[in-house]
Amino acid sequence: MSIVAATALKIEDKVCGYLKDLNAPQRQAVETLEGPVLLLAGAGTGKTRALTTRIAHILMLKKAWPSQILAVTFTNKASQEMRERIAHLIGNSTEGLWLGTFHALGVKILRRHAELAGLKSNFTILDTDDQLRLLKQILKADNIDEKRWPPRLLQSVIGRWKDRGYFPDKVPQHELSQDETKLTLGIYKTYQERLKILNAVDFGDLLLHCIAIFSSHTDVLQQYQQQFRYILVDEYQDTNVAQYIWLRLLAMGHHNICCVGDDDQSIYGWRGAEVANILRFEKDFPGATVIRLEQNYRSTPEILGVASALIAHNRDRLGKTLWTTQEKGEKVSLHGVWDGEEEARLVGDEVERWQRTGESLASMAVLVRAGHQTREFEDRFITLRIPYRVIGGPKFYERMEIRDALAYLRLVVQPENSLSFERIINTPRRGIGQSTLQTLNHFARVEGISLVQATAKLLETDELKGAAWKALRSFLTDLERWSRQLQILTPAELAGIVLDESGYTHMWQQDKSVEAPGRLENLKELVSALNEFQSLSDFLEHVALVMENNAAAQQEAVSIMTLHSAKGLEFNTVFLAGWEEGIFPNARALDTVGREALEEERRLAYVGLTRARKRAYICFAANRRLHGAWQSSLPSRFIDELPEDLVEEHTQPGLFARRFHEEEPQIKTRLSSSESLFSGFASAPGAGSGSKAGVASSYQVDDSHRVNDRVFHIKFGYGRIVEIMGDKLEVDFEHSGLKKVMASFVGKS
DNA sequence: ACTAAGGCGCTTTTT
DNA sequence: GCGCCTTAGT
Repeated sequence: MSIVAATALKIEDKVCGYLKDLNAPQRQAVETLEGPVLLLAGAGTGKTRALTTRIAHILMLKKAWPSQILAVTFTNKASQEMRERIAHLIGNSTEGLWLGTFHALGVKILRRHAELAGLKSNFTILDTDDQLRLLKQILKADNIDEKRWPPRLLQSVIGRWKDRGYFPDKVPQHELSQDETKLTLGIYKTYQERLKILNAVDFGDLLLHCIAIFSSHTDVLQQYQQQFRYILVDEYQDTNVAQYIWLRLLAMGHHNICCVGDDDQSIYGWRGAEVANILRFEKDFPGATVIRLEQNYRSTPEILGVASALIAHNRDRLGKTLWTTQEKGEKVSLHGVWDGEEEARLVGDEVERWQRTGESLASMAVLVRAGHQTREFEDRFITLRIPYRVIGGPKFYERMEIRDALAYLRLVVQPENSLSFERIINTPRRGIGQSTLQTLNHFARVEGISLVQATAKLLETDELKGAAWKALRSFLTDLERWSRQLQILTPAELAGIVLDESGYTHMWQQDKSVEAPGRLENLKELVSALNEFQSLSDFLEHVALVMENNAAAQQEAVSIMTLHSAKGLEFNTVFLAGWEEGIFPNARALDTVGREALEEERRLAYVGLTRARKRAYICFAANRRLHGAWQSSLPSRFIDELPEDLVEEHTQPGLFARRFHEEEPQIKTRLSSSESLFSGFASAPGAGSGSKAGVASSYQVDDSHRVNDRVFHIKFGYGRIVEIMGDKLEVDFEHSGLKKVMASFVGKS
């Protein structure tokens, strides 16, 4: 004991710097090294600091070697940031540390034991595009109607099964009550078989194969259990069941698992995240220490007060009370406006106003519920010449030209990669159409060989006709030549040659569209990125998992993004737009039975609010054009949940008779006297411009609707008109069934 | 095999 | 209102 204390003291001399900077619970989180720890860290309470310091502390105390620490994050960005901060803390490189995303760490383990999963260790990782192509292939081969079995739906069902840790043989009976799900399971089985043949895995497989190996080969599991003396997990509220099982298996050795999370920021339920994982932690890991980080270093008391009041409407919370020592600041600013255009105008004006007072554009952000809402703000910012950037658009590696280029390179490295072959065999056009491809596919499947092999064999027969034969032969010759150059040339050189000789670069040079120059630019960027890699396969390995977002980071620009992509970020000024029933909370969430979906929306609102350091704006509009049609909307129920004393309302008088929303029976009666809702309609600013005439006309008997028209209602979603009764409609909604609604609340689809 | 026109559907995102 | 995907026509 005394020796331990002595060592600790000695080390303390060196490290006291980083411990001194922590508050009491943070320090407890860093120093409670033995046994399970749940760190409930509210927004802006310094959880990353606690986590990184904890790792540094373990290393400084020599409790473990870097290779004995497993630290898991969700995104590459997060793991990169952690790596940098740890390196900074310990003043040393973080080499050997098992720090990465679930998937990256899964790959690392799986490559070592691939054969136990029936794979070769050079297996490829499919992206969602490849997955979809593979599923379509299976449907076609089995003659299954794509209309009845939409590939995207299958993809998501299979994905959800994988999230919960089910390989085809593990899908529980109660999930298969209907014939439909049984057929889906059949497709799932075929899909897995095809993956094995292709020596490929999808993202879900990376963990599932690990789990399967751990379960059937206890020696392998034990090896890892012994190795990882300390396990740390970031964003634990976002883990799905598969990730949870994976973690639990690994943690059973030393039980030193530290999970950091915030149940109030769980916003990924729809992609399989289980808040239950964090709610259950103490049961799963008996003897767990629960530490709460509640001191917020980010926001004003007003912002925290509003956010806390809002999230208090959720049940099933572990419960935290955020507090701050910051001085009073501005109240949250609430703006009801006429329509979406005016909302954008307001935000634009406020951005300029704050800019004049010296705020940088980069410290401001517009947060919206869904991607399409960014458009109105972009338009406005362009008009005002305010630099902006939309975060979360299509990423570098998701662009068509990059995927095509990668498919070429993959094919050079692994000629058996049939999905890549299929992707680029007719890009650029080589006269290889559906029928030729079908012949090749059929032959390959019957023979159990790859498409390249099948092509080679068929070239020796008379199966292929003139043009196709020629094109395929020349393609195979090219491919062989490129493969031979693999050893001789650098990856960048080879990539340049492949893209040129295949005619791919030429194809875009010929292309007259506006995107073409940008695409060529991207291809150049890809080739130059290759310079940093020893071999092409190294690069492909890297790119499969760590395809970083190389968005040219403009310095001075307002950010526009969805609430989801805002998680983890912070800004001085935050504009929360579109707080209307049906938009936020979303129509789909309102449609879903049970309170879970709505509570996730509310958590999203909480995430949005807590991004703000100095001030937050909340905006809502009375009218909005959605899917091309104008419709009226009601203020979000979340607005009713804001504490009045911390909010300053700037809604134009008369625009909304009052903030309200009630259940639909009341809506119906109330709206039959629609004037009361928009008493200020005639004089409302912006009403003059003719583009909004559609709203005005909807107060009269609206003859624009026809029985059987497909319509969209902001609250009930999509449906078909059954009957028209003056200014009211009876609509059969896809999810909610028959409802009587006001014509003015319905948009044509 | 390619192109042009019509239909449909439409949250959120990472790996 | 828009983009994607399927289909029909040449």
